[in-house]
Amino acid sequence: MSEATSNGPSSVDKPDAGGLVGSASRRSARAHAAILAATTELLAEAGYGALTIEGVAARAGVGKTTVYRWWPSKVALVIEAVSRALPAPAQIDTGELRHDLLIAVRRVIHTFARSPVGTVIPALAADAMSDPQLAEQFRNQLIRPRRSAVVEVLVRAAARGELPSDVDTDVLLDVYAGAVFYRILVSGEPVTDLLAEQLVGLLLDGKTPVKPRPDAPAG
Amino acid sequence: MSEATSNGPSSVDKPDAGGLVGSASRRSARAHAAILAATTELLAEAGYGALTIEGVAARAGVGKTTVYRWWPSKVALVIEAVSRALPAPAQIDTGELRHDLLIAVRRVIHTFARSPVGTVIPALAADAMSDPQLAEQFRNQLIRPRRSAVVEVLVRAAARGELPSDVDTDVLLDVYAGAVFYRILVSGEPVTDLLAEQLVGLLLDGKTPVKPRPDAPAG
Amino acid sequence: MSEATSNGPSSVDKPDAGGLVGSASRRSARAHAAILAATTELLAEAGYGALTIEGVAARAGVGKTTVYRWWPSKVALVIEAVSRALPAPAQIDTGELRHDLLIAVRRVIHTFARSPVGTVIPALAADAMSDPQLAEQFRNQLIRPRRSAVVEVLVRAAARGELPSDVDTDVLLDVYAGAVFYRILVSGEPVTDLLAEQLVGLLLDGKTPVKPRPDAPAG
Amino acid sequence: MSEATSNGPSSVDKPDAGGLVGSASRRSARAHAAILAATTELLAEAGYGALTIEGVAARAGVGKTTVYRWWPSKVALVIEAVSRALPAPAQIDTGELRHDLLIAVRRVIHTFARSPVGTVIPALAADAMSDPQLAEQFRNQLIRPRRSAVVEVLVRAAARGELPSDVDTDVLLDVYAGAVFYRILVSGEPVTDLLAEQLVGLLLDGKTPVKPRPDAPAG
DNA sequence: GAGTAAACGAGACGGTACGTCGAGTCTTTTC
DNA sequence: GAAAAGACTCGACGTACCGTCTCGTTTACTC
Repeated sequence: MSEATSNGPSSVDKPDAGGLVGSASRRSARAHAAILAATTELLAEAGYGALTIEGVAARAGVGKTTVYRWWPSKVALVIEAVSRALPAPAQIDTGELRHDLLIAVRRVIHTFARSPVGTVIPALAADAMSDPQLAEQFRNQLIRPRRSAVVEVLVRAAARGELPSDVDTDVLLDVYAGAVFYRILVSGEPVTDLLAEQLVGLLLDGKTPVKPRPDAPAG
Repeated sequence: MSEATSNGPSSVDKPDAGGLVGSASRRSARAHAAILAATTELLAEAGYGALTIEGVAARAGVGKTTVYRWWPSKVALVIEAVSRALPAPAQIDTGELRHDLLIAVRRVIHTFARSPVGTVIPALAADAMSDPQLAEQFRNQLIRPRRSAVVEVLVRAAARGELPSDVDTDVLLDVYAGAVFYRILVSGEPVTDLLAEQLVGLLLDGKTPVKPRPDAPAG
Repeated sequence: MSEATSNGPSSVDKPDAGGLVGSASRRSARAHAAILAATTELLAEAGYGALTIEGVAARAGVGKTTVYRWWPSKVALVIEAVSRALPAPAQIDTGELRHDLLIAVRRVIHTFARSPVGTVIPALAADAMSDPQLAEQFRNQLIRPRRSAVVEVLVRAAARGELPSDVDTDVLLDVYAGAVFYRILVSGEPVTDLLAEQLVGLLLDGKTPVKPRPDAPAG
Repeated sequence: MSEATSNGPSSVDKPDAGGLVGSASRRSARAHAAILAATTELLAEAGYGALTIEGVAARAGVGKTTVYRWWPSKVALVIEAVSRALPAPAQIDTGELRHDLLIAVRRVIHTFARSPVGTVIPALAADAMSDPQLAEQFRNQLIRPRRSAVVEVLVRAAARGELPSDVDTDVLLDVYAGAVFYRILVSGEPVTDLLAEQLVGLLLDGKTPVKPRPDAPAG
């Protein structure tokens, strides 16, 4: 909704807020924040499946009605809570494609596999897909902002001649993010930093991924 | 088959019972089959989220108890139903790696994006992940058999020298399956045959994926 | 007096409005009237049970707070609305006890059984009884004024020697009003003019009520 | 518990019960009884208005669903609970009309004004009247059985010549029951044994009710 | 070919959470 | 600066399924 996707906390409430967001949303401030905090906590503690609106309301010290007033469903609530809990999608620009891309892959790994709140994304995604509108919201709020940062990396690299000018950025992104995602959700293989390097090697150098030497230190 | 889900008291798999349900079968055969059929139908009609044990029992003309007798949970039931409804994981061996791999990718696309029952896999996976035992069962019954067929393809290719002998088959599989999976579940980009070709090109030739020429026919 | 239910927009607020509500009345007059009107309408349309403060506020185009400012509860609001909507308790004095009493009984019948707003009284009474203060208010505002008119009838009759000087007016009133009330609320027997005559006959002449001749025209 | 109060369980189910009521109702026995007992207790403790299905279920140690399975609404539940908790409508036959009627009036007084569970009847009646089907059930289960006993008294008296043969029993009943009911619910006058005598005097002798001598002991 | 024990259909059970409604309170905005 | 608007907390509503638990009632195997 209004909220300015990214949570630049200072810039949001400071100067006016009253003018923009207006009468409608201001009243809710306390409850609103408590609900999002409770959601984030419960997601981290028990996961997406165990999250109930009732539980959120109780933890937030709020009536269920108040939750439903602002979010139409569990999915919508979680999308917003996760989006705020995740680090804002910062720009990546080391000047070197290889390095930028490695950062991007590691970020994905961290989000999906390590951050307490990002690990609910697979379940959230599966749930959101059942309703096209929620699917759209899921992508707009959680996925696109983070994708954009990497698309910029690739576009810059293409401008520098490090990638073909007609590079299909979507496929490239889907390849590394998908590989990470799929490991976590489906194949169950471990997600390590080695994987990040294998993926970058494949994407930038066309290097077929090979198994690490058995005596090598674990990733 | 493998599962031995059933607690066949003494002679579980012994004689034959037709090979399929076998064991379980004092009188269960009919109910067993009806339940799986009902599950498959309901999955195709309304999706994973809308599936309830109660609905399955009703559709199968069976008591809820009978469902619970044979499957401990919705997840377990769906794993088996999907695994039976999906085409059996056939061997792939055209003699040519490029061709074999293209078939494999197309198969994944068909399973995840086209088959009425395969489309529930993302939601099923997300649900299964909450319990390590179910996650294991999910992988054993649905994922590994299909992965094996492709692993064999890669191993044969390595033996022929078309791939490094220490190729990391898991990463290779996760890359293309993940890309497809991620498109469906997360990024929402279309999943076309072009994607299959881009992925094979990347994996075998190291070709950076590029956008199709705009006047090219749609994938 | 009561009849000003409808909010003649100009005539209501203009001249003084200071008489009744006093200081409160700056903006209150309009809202006050609108609330009572909405209550009366909704009572007539849907009955006491279906009446909600929220509904009243909505119909009156007013916030809930405004309702609560002037009436502490649904019961209090309805008492006032009904008391205004009912015809004012006019004096009865035909000079003849029998006639006066018949008028009184018919009035009760009309109020409880026929008037769109009087029919809520049973439910209102039941609700009011749970709180002694509301019970008192209910009696003071709705019952006593109407009882008084009949008590006067009886007192005059006693003065004329048509009734014992120590007649127990309360019992007499409770007998005929109770019979009507009970028919409506409990026994469900029809409430007709015949009943009025039977009751008067019993009270004034000690005539045991008898069934009407079957061929007689319906009451 | 409650059960023995009214319909001695033996006399009700005696002949077979197992055969008749059969499979359908037998399962519920324990829960059924617990629910009715809880309802009766809560009615006595807090009254009709404060009774909630949720509260009943909790007190009975039962799921809400179980309550709703057997009773469609709070009204229906209370009708049955009250009907079981009230003393069964026993025959009255002292051989003397005056005496029989006095007993009848005192019974009504006791039911409506004294018994812990009978005092909810006014509120129950008001609630039941909003639905014709429940109104009918209310009358059939609570009112008619008790009325019948008195109708018999009157019919016998008429046969003995103590009342006109075409006495309107309904009016007679409504007069005394209504007077009692109305005192409790509306006029708020005290309900004493004196009232019973005044009513019998009026109905049988046509005696206008008079106030007790002021020095007489309180009723 | 009769007896018996399992698996069966049916569905009631105690529960949890749903999403909605309305009560009555408290805060913010408006006139 | 009082009145109106409306967001709030809370509790109950009636529903859907959960997973467990009797119930009789089939079968299909054993004897």
